[in-house]
Amino acid sequence: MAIIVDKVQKRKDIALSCKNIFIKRGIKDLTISQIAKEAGVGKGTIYDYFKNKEDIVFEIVNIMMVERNIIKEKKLALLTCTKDKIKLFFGFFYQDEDADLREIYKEFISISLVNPNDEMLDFQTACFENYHQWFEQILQEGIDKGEIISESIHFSKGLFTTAEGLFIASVATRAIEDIEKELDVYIDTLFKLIEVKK
Amino acid sequence: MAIIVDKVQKRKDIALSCKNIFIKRGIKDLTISQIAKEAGVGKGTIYDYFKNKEDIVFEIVNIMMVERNIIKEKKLALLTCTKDKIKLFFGFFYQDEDADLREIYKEFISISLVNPNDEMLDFQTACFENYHQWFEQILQEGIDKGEIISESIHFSKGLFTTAEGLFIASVATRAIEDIEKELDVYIDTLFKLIEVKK
DNA sequence: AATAAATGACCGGCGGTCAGTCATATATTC
DNA sequence: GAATATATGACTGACCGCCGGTCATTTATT
Repeated sequence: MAIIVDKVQKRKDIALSCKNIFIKRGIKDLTISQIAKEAGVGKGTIYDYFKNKEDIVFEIVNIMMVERNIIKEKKLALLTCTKDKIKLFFGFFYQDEDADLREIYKEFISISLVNPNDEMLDFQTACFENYHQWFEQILQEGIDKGEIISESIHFSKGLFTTAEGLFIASVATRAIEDIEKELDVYIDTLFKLIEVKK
Repeated sequence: MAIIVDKVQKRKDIALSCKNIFIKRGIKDLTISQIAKEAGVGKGTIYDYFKNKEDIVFEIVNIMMVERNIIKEKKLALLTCTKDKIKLFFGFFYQDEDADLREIYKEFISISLVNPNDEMLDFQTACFENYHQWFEQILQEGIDKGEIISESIHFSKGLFTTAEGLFIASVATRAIEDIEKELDVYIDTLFKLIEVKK
């Protein structure tokens, strides 16, 4: 026969080996040749594993997002306070440990807005629904514990989209200086309304 | 000595004359040559009035956004109910009359996320602050009229970013089928909390 | 020998430039 | 004030360098 490589794994390997250069320079300033050189493969090889440059970003986001979700899920299990749980998620938008992912995520959103393909849409949908369920669960637990009122459950989508919108605004405008503070204000105001008065 | 054209006006004219083709085909599928042909000018002329393709999108958004704000501000003056005022704004994200602007706005956000230049940042910042003030005013009027509680004022930024985040999600995922309904749920839930109980 | 994997020269086409052309307002001449 | 010359901004498209993507060929493995 001949050599059989693990196509899935090699795709990941190539993506990871040029992860940092993508984060540093962004998709616009990178050529396929540079990416191939960085990954230590020929230019043609890139096209054996990826549809195009955007597809590489997709793979990087995919890997990093899955990795992050595992970490966050573990951290989530340690928390009991509803507000803290939500803030753990919101940390994505300002914490240092997520800075790299944010950078790539930004590129990915940019691509998704104008060149979405089916796989990207599926992935984004899965992410969205994952976070939605996550929030729903967090809120439901808070409701069951009597921490917050039952109507709070309707905010499960809103919480996610608020944070995402704020993130977009923080990147695309100069109007958001401190996204952590803004999110805190929002969540504190909201919690004053949904917390069960004792 | 020679003909002097109104550079500002001509920039607008070129932008407007290829507005529809941008909306229909998007920035990725258009070449400068095609754009120039559509606008009825030479390729070189495009570069006398625009930095690059992205800059044309910027001009189109700029024109359409200013136009829209004037219309909406007039409509706003006719409304008295706080909720209706907010919904008027949210209409941007689902109403047919704003469909074209949404299409271009999407392209613009995509550009802003990865290739922002100073003018774009300034513009986006101005838009954001404009809408922020708008919401602040709407909420303050509601508070002054005793319709909603005074803490509501803290949602002035959150309302905008929630809608923007939902819009991004509706474009980038399959998770949002009916953005109008989602926004209604959000706003109704919120209003149940901030409305002054009678 | 057979075959999967990897390669990089090559191609078409793009964004962006710039030397040259055109059109007209102004200056000059009578 | 008509005719002519001149200066200059507006406009153009052929051209250049470079990039994304392809594919005939080479390499590696069994």
